[in-house]
This record gives sequence, C-alpha cells and structure tokens, in this order.
Amino acid sequence: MSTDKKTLIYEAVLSLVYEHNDLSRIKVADIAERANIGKGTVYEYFQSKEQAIGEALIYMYNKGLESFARLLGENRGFQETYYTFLRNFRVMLSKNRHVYNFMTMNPANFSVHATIQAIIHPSLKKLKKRHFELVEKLVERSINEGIIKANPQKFDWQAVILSSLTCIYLHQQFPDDSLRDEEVLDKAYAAYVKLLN
Amino acid sequence: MSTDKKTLIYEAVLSLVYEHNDLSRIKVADIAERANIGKGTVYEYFQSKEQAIGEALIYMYNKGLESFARLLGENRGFQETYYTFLRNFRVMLSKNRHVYNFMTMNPANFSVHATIQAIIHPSLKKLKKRHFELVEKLVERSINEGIIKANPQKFDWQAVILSSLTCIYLHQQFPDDSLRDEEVLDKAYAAYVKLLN
Amino acid sequence: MSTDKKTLIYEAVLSLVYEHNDLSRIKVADIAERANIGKGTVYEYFQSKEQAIGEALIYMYNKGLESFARLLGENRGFQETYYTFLRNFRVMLSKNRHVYNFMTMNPANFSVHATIQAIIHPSLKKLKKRHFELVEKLVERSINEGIIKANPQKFDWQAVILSSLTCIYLHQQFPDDSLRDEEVLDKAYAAYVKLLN
Amino acid sequence: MSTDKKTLIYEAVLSLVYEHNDLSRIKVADIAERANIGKGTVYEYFQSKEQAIGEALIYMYNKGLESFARLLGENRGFQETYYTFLRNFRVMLSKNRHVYNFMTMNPANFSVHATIQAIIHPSLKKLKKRHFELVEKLVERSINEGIIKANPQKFDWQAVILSSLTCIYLHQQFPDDSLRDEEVLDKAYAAYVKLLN
DNA sequence: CATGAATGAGACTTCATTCAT
DNA sequence: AATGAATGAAGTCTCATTCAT
Repeated sequence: MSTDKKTLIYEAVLSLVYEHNDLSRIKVADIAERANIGKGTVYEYFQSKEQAIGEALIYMYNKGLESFARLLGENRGFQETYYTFLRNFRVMLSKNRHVYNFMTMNPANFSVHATIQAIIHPSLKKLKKRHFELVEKLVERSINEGIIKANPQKFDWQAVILSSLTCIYLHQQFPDDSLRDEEVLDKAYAAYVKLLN
Repeated sequence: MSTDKKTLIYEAVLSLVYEHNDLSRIKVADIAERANIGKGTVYEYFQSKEQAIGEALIYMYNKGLESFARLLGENRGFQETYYTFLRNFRVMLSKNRHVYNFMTMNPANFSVHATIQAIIHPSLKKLKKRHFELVEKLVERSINEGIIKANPQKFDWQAVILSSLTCIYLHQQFPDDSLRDEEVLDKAYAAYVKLLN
Repeated sequence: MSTDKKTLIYEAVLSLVYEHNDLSRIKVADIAERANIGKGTVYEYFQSKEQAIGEALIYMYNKGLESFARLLGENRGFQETYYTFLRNFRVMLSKNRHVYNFMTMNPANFSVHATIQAIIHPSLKKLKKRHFELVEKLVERSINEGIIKANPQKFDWQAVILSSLTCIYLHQQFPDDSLRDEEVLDKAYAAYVKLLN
Repeated sequence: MSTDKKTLIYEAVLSLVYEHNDLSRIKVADIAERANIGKGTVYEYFQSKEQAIGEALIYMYNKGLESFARLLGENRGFQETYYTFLRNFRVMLSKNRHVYNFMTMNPANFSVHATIQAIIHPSLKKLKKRHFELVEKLVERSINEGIIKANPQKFDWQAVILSSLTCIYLHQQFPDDSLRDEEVLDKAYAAYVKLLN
C-alpha cells in the first residue's frame, strides 16, 4: 500500500536525520538504501528529496504530538503528566537532537534549506497550533488542580514550558554528575510551580 | 595585511551565515563575491570552505564574548548589566539566528557538518569555558549585591540564564502584541530573582 | 552489461593514451567523450580518473600478454615464433609508444603519477610474473630446438630479448632508409643466436 | 648574473624531475621553493613552466654529453673508456631515471606534454647529432684498436650501444643477486665485441 | 630585479533526477 | 509499480600566471 511505502521512507529519512547535524548531507541514495528500495522509487512517492525530508519531519512532529495527546488523554494528575511529558521529551531528545527544535516550536532554528522550509510551512503552522492547544490543556489541568493560580499570561506559561524543556536539554548536553536525571525533573516541576504563582 | 584579509573573509562568511539556515548551502563563489575577492583567494587563507566557515563562526562567537566581557568590565550594577546582556542578545539574535546556538552553548544543535564540527571543536571548547566563566561572574555579581542567595547550584543558574535567553528568543519568534520588548526583560529578570532564591 | 561498459571505457582511455605522452593530460571529459558516455558514468565504474587509467593500462598489458600466449600456443618453430613476436611488438609500438614500457617490463619508466602506480602495482606484479614465464617458454623452445646452448643465464636471455625489442624500437624511432624492416628482424634474430651461444 | 640564476632554476627543476615520474606534476611553486626564489622570478627567466622544464632537460642532456666528451678527450683505451661510459650511465640512472630516455635518444618515450616537446625539439635535434658523433668516435676508437672489425653498419653499432645501456638499466630495475655490478659491465662489453665482429 | 598576493580558468567529483526496462 | 544505470549541472579546489610594490 502506498501509505505504507511512504511511512517506510519517512522512517528511513528519520533514521538518517538522527545521524546528521546537517540535513543537506542526506543523500537520496542513503534514503533508498535505508528503506531497502531503489532510488527511483523515492521519486514515485515524493517530488523531490526535499519533499521527502520535509514530510518526514512533519511526520516526526506529528507522532510526537500524538504521543503528547495520548498522554493527556490518560487523564492522570498534572504532576505525573508533567513528569511523563518531560521524560518523553528526554527519550526523544536522546534519539534525535532535532526534536528540540520542534518541541520549542522553532523552525527558524531548524537548519534546513529554504526549499524544505517552504514545503513544511503550511503543515507546520497547523501542527504548531495543535501543539499550543495541547500545551494549553496541560496548563489548564494544573490550574484546575489548584497547583498554579488561574489565568497566567500566555507568554508566561509558554516561557516556563520552554524553560523546562531547556533544563532537560541542558542536562543532556552538559551532564552534571552531581545531579541525577530525576532531580532535573524535580527542578523543572518546581520552577513551573514557582514561576506561575 | 593578511589578518585584515582573513577578517574580511570572516565578515563575508558571516553575512552569508545570517542569510542561510543551512550552512552547507554557502558556496565558495558566494563568499568570494561578498568579499570582493577571487575564489582562489579564499584558499590562500583557508584550507577549505569548511575551515573558512568554521573559523568565521569562532570569530563571531569570540566577538560576542568580547562584547559580553566588555559589558561586565563596565562594573555597572547587576540589574542594569543583566538587562543590557539580554538586550545585546536580542540585537544579535535579530541579525543572526545562529547566535542562539552559541549563546546556549549548544554545538550539537548547530547544524554544521562533521568537518566543520571537527575544525571548530578545539577553539569552541576554550570559548565555552570562557563563556561559563563570564556568566559565573555575572551571577556572582548578583550574589554580592544580595539579589539572590549565596551559592546557588551551578545547574540552577545555568538553567535560569538559558531560560532568560529563551524568553527573548520566544518573544522574537512569536511576537505577542500584548507584550512590549521591555516587559519581556522584566519577566526574565523577575524569573532570575525568583528561581535563585 | 557492466563488464562491457568497463571495456568501453578502457578502450576510450587507451585511444587517449595512444595520443598522449603525458598521461596526466588525459581529462575525464575526454574519456567520457571518446566513450560516448556522460562524465558521471565514468565514476559509476571507477573510483577516480587514475583508477580508470590504471586499470586501462593493465587491460592493455593483459591483452598484449594474451596475444603473446596465443602465439606461443600455436607451437610453431622458434625462429618463426620469434619473428612474429617481434613483428607483433612493432605493430603495437606503431599504435602506442607506451607499449615499450610494458614490454620492457619497466614501470619506473612509465611516467604515471604515484596514484596510478599504486593502483596498478598489485596487478602489474602478477602480469610481470606471467610475462617472464612466457618469455622463458620462448627461450626454452630455442633450447629444445638446439638453436642456443642449454641453460643460459637468466640475465643473459633477458638482456637479449630486451635488446631485440630495442632494435625494433630504434629502427622505428630513427628510420634508416638503407635498412628494411625485415632486415632488422634478421639482425635481432642473429643477435639472439650469437649472444646466447 | 642572469646565467647563474637560470642555472639555479635548472638545478631546482632537475632535482624535482628526479623525484617525479610524471613531469606535469611539477609545480612552479615547487621550483621556486627549491631554488629559494619567488614564484614570479621564474617568469623573469622563462616564458612558462614548460619552457623552464624543457630547458632544464636540455641542460641535463647537455651536461651528460659534455661529461661524455670529456671522457673521450682523456684518450684512454677503448675498453676502459667503454666501462667508464657505462659506469657513468649507471650513476646518472640511479639519480634520475629520465636519463635513460635521453641516453637512448628517445624523446617520444619521454612523457612530457606536447608543449615541452615543441620547446626542446630544436635543441634536442642538435644534441642528438652531437650525441651520435660522440658515440661514433667511441666506436671508431674500438676499430682503431682492432677490437672490432672495420666499418660496422651504423644501425649495428647503435643497437649494440643501446643494448649495453639496456643491460645496465635491466640490472638496476631487476637486481639479480647472483650478478655483481661489474659482471654486468663485462657482459655488456663482451656483447659489444661479439656482435660487432 | 625580485616578489608573492591575487586571480580565475579549468579539472575533478558528487549526486539529484530521469527514464528505459 | 519498481528499479538503478546514466546523466550533467553545479560545486570544490588547484595552480600557472600576472602585476603592483
């Protein structure tokens, strides 16, 4: 089925994305080899290499959001949800440093050439909207549970979430032996509570 | 003089870096054209294109640190210094989104292919050390002025500084009309004080 | 078939080798043009220009040895064989002056840059061994027919064969109107008999 | 003095010629470095790189002939002269394999591109004439001393001389432990006597 | 005279894309 | 639908030569 083949290619692209800092180094030949298909076949499903990479990135982002939505759907308490959210981020980050750029909703930082940017832009806009909505739901849960005061400013909660992610990121980039992974989560959670009260 | 010519090339490279998300799209021909020199001349001063770009990035980072050091040298009070630090960051960011990667000391995020990574790695290590030292000085000033409690954990102040920078970044990427630039600085400063006490 | 394409390229390279004293003047563009293929296609079959030229030279040498082996296989008398051997050499020489370097087993004289030397070295070693064996067979035949005395020193027959080839070469380079081509063969044969008795 | 500077460059070129199989790999920058002069200076004395290399080769050949003429001028007996002639050749050969091409008077074998060929052609013609004359003198001496019969054919003595040189060459290229250097000279001399009687 | 920084023509090589099978 | 051989545009880099000093 054509969707399966596309997914196959997405996964092949992503496995390469994980290995490259510089996406433009990814070659069609590599993608085809990873996917165990012929080079020509890539062009049966995508107009260009950039299209394939762009769509794969969207696919990756989408999967991340789905997993986030699933987490929220489990209706666990805020604290547990927040910890899981950050843990999931850490796992994704360990596999793929580009995730940071998506989770911080920063396409500009995403070193992808203009062609790919243009390709992913429309989908990205929708996904970012969905992303915001999910984060907002998460924040609302903390309000409903009385953990933070009602009606924080949008910028404030955005900034706090970003800071939490950045903490995870920081600890991964500059491991600090005196600090266990779980302690970082504690700190991130504490900052959330502190800053939004 | 040869140093001047190198600097000329650095500036040409950086003006191109500012325009590209994807550094590997920068062509030697572009660099030469920007610098108003012949293609061959680039190779009189650098072994390869990657060397030229790598060194230019180091030059950029170095200039940023120098400006930071100069700011600290002015011995103004912590709050004023912190505000200026963030304002400078915002100015740099507006010219060059790659600055974020340097200021967050995140080479992994810096989408540059392995060759450049290898080239800049030794210099980068030194500069990161210097960067840490400067940030630490800034933090110490806030301790000395009694703004935050003594001996915060290293991870904590790193995280806060990063969060402040991320606030600036966030506001630049997703402008929020209900929030003026200066208010963002206020929020960043407030977060610094709050989280480190 | 890929072998055919390689052969096609070998022949293209050789036709250029015939025209050039200086192998490093041969351009990939020329090879592609001669072979009526695209420049990129050369790189589908060879890692580099040097590899292509090196392998083509080996191919040429190999063909020469095969023809020599075929001649020996015809089991004609020594004198006739020797004359044919020299005649063949003359024909090859008229097409390609580099043949002299191979037939005199002199890679050092073969003005090819170090990269090609390294590439062809292993094959060349084997071919030279084979070449010696064939020449030795030829010499043995003259012994068996009682034309020369038994057990000449290895150096001696090598030197005589080389001298014969050099005679052909000399006459080709400095044509002497008082001497017909066939007379040169007579002289070469006479020298062979005289020196090895 | 300009002649001295030219000679300086000749020697620099030759020292590089000795190291390269492939003359076209010699760079003007290398020549200048060897001669301890600036690159531009080479162009004060020669129109082009090819001119410099071509003239240097002529210079080398000329020196060889001068040394040959000097040897003949010493008026020693034929046998001693012949041995010394071959010994000199061996010494030159050990320093520079290109000498073989000159001493065998074979410019075609000299892997130099057409430009250099054209440049050296006129001088080469004269030098080859002189070379022939000297060799002829050597041969005459052997006639006068009654070592060989009078009036050998021109082609014959040319071939014998060439064969002698080829013997030296062969022994150098494929050293044969069972044969000392001096024995090779004996064989070469014996072949001379045998073939021209 | 001597220099060497600057140049750009020209050569090698890569790789996205096509298309005949 | 799938392939992968063939292609050539495009980019990197070298190096002979020039020319201002």
